[in-house]
Amino acid sequence: MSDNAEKTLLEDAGRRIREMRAGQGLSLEQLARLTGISAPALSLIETGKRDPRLTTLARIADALRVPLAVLIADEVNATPPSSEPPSEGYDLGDYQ
Amino acid sequence: MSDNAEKTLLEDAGRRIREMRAGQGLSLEQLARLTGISAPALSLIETGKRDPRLTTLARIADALRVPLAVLIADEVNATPPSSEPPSEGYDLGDYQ
DNA sequence: AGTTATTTTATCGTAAACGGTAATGAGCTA
DNA sequence: TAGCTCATTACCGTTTACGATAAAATAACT
Repeated sequence: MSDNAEKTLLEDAGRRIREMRAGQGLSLEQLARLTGISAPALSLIETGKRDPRLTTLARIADALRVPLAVLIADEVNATPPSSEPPSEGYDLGDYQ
Repeated sequence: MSDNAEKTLLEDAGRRIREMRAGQGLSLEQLARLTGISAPALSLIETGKRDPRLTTLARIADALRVPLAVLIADEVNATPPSSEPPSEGYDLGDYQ
């Protein structure tokens, strides 16, 4: 994964968060209270300047009432499966 | 978002990563070389003991050649009610 | 113009995510 | 038994996410 791909990944995720928040008429301060994430931190995430943790993204998705996958949706076919989806037929359930 | 919800979120994501990796016959060491993430770090992520950053998850998804959204467990990726066998494509529902 | 709301940026602690390495454990085969 | 592979855990250093706060910039509205 290239450095630029990671940059646009963060920028895209941030843009989606901002669109969702603005679409619901929320300010950064309001979303901060809903998520427990400070407004400055949210600003950095929305502008793609911070690499958030998974649970941080989940708290944002939760507050915005959208599925987490929506915030990180890369093109759902980023890697075109040649003939079979690579997620087919994994059944190693008890790895504990 | 409750503390336990975050715990199961990390555990579910880790379980999916492990399923994908095992389904492709990769060892932690091999995935470590593919992702640039150390094997101990991958082990912690797969066992739900570490809260990975977004770009870390993206590098794993990239190496496993699956969309990033697949690694995230929420209602969108949950098994659809019926009408279609699961694990046939990466359905994102109404959200593109 | 001015005034408020909102966002961005900066700085300072703390906590945690990383890589690297080494040690440990678990399973498996000869 | 030993030897091997893989995964887990425990350190240590570095980097970075995060909260808190303040300040600066921007936006919006009068």
